[in-house]
Amino acid sequence: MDKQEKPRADVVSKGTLTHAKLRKAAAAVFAKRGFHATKVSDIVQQLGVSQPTFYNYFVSKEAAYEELVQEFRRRLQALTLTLLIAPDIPSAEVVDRVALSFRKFLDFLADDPDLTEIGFFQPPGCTPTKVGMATWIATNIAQEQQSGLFRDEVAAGQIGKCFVGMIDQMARDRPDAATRATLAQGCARLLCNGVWAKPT
Amino acid sequence: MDKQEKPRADVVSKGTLTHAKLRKAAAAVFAKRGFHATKVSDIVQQLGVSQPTFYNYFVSKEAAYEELVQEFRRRLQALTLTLLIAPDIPSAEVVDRVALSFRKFLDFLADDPDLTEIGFFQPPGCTPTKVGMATWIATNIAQEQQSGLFRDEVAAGQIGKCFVGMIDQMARDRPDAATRATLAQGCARLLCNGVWAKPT
Amino acid sequence: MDKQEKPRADVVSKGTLTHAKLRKAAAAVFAKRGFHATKVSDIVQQLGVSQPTFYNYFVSKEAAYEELVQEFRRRLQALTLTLLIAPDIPSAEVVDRVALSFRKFLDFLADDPDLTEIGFFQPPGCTPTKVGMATWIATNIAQEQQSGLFRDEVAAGQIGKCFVGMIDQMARDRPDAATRATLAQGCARLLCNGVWAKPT
Amino acid sequence: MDKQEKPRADVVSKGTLTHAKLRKAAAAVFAKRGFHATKVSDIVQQLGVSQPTFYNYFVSKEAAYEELVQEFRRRLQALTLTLLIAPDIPSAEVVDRVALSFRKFLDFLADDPDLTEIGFFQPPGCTPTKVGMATWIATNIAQEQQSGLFRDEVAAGQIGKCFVGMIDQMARDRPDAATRATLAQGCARLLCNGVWAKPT
DNA sequence: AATGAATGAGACTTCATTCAT
DNA sequence: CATGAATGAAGTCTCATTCAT
Repeated sequence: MDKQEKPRADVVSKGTLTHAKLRKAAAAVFAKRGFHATKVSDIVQQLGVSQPTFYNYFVSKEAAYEELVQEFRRRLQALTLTLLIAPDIPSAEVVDRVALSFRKFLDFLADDPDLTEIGFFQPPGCTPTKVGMATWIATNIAQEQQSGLFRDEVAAGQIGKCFVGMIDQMARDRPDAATRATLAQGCARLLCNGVWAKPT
Repeated sequence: MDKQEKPRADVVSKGTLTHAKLRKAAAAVFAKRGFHATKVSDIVQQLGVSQPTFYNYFVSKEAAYEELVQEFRRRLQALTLTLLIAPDIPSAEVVDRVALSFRKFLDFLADDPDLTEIGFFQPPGCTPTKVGMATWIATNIAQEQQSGLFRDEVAAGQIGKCFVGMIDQMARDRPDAATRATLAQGCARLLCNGVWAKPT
Repeated sequence: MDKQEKPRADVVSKGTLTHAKLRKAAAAVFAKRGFHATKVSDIVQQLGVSQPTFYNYFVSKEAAYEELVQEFRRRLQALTLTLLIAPDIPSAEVVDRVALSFRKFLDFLADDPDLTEIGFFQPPGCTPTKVGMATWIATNIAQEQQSGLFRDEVAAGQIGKCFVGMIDQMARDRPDAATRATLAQGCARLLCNGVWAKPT
Repeated sequence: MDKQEKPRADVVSKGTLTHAKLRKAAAAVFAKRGFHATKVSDIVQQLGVSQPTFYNYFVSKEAAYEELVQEFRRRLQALTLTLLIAPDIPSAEVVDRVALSFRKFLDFLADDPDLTEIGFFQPPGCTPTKVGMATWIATNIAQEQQSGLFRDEVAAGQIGKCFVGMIDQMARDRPDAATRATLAQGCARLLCNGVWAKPT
């Protein structure tokens, strides 16, 4: 049989594999220790490769960190863009739809905890990430205000920030899936209806 | 002879003064650079004193940082305890009263920016600070729910966290006094009434 | 079958070609940066070949350098041997003949600037090269002294060294051909007649 | 007795002493191995101090090297300026006077061999040093040509370079004092009278 | 109360070189 | 003949911390 002896195109090359593994290991250690306290030696030891190998794939420790942050932001933005609420949604479903948005964010942040830690919780990357996220959400909210779904008593920009702040606090202690659903409901109610027991 | 050989209580001794100056300098540098990126040499250079002097007043770089964090938390808790809303408040004033709470927090965070940066924004101290703050606020809210001021549809703990998250996002870009007042109003409306344009 | 399986002598094999290219590339980088500051990766990048290829042709970075130095010295010695001045030269032509020698050296050093840099200017190779060159020249001069062409007031060895020193300084800033001719004339006059305006 | 307990002004402080010792040790190792092959650890080991101590006194390895090169050049220039030949020198003494100049240079280069190695023989510092030296000497020679001491058949600049080249070659193998005197005589004769046995 | 001087420990990064293909 | 991938060994430099004065 003359089966191919050369690597096939659909098989990732060894280098690509190593790069991916290094990224994962780096994410784990960065997430656990933070950028400064992370040693390159920690990262490579997890894989059993040498330190120079790390520098074959990343130009520096900082570049590796940045690569992870960027990856996180890219994914986060992609998610946000899918969460605009259609203007013709039945009134009875609004709160649930908002809850769904909260839940999608919480699920996203729970999906890759290491990357979340690096891109969303740790400085110095976290601040720009949240600023961006607040902006993207505010864009959605502004449209939803224009479509009459939300009141415009509070500026869309501020609502976006509040949204992010709520997500931030909810996600911090890594709730499980069930808890995330509950929290999303609570946030949606708070955001939609407020908490004041207005006298009728 | 009644010569004073001991420092009198009402006269700050040279040491106490140096200690205070070092704390201030340390706060400035820690706030600007973060814990890891701050060098003890940076701190002492600001004052023109030597490095051993630093170690006369702090057992370590970490201890100095911790001292600042603790100071911040003490002040923050003291503030929170003053912000419980009386049960007999007239309904018309509730939103304003909540806005006042938000504003007090924002003003507090603006008062000593370096300490705020260290105790509220920078890891690793920021997380416990916010957990504590959320708890204290939740305690207030639980009482306010019991007094019938707020609905208990959403758990007090969660509302506390949302409150903290909102504060966090509002304070991040250091708004001036006027902006803080506006933001506080917006947050209060959002928290009390929500943003949904409910059909009547 | 008379198929050629071995490379024919009149066809440069691929390997020989690569070797030559590598030598040239190595010379360029060594000349520019010096031995220590030259990285093997720099050399191979110029050719677009891989680092192991370098080690197919040179046993080490040092060996490659040494090969170049030796090459330079071989050529230099060959030149020197051609420059003995015949004893029966007409007196009127002596200075010009000496100038010719200077010029031949300067032209030689200008011919392959990279190799010159490596073999003549850079340590550690430059010192033995010059010692050798001074010796070869001194041999010529000793004969020229014996033939009565030159006075023997100054030892041939010392004159040889002075000759080398003059060449060294003249060649250092890579004069063009015209300048080299002028410099050679000047050196010849200096060496033959001195510069002192002796009172008559 | 109340003899002083504080360091007196006329006693060099410990730091200054360490700095001086480090300079000497650095000069020794740099001279022996060259810049690139010299390890900071080699330098400090000679003194029995730690590596950080080195960095208390020099901003980098390179800065230390540069400091030594500058020191050498300063001294060399100072020497050169003293060697201009007075125009009214008796004709009989000219060659001896030129020999004296050669000898002063050779003695200078022999005085601190480590510094000489670094500033005069090793690249990359050696080239600028010699260029400077040639220029300073050429300035002297130009004046000596104007005063009629030397012919101006050969340009002062070129004579300066030849002078430097001769010195360079003479100094290279570290002649002892007696040899230096002899060599200086030889160089002076060569430079003043040339070596050609001109037919009368 | 304060400091000049020193250092232990260790981080990041580089580079010549090799192995398996 | 050529190379993608990997590494051992080392080097420069940093920084919190201490000792003796």
